[in-house]
Amino acid sequence: MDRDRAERILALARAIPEGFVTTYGDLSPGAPRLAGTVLAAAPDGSVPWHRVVRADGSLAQGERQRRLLEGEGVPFVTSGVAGRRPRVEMEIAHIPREALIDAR
DNA sequence: CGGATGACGCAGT
DNA sequence: TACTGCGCCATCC
Repeated sequence: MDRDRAERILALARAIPEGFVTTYGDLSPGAPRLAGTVLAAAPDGSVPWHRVVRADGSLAQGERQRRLLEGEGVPFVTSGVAGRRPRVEMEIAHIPREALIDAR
């Protein structure tokens, strides 16, 4: 049953467990931008968009996203230096694509 | 219908 | 680590 790309992306995103994150690249290998486009179009509440971060752990939705993630206990690495953006500790909170497919 | 655009990723500098 | 350039692909104009 080949669902179109958008549906596959949403299905994987919905499989991300609370407290963990995955990346745009995991949701859509080869066309990561598409993942962002799809999440942006998805109706609010239909998908945990805040659990999707960039490959390096940085956030695409700034402060709003940071709050939601910290609320779920996602670990962050912030350098003490001011001016630097917070990044998720990928080594600990990142769920790889394969794991999402299994849990699917 | 060609070109610009984006919630990206990666290699090179 | 930061910045740049280029590839990706569905949408918009």
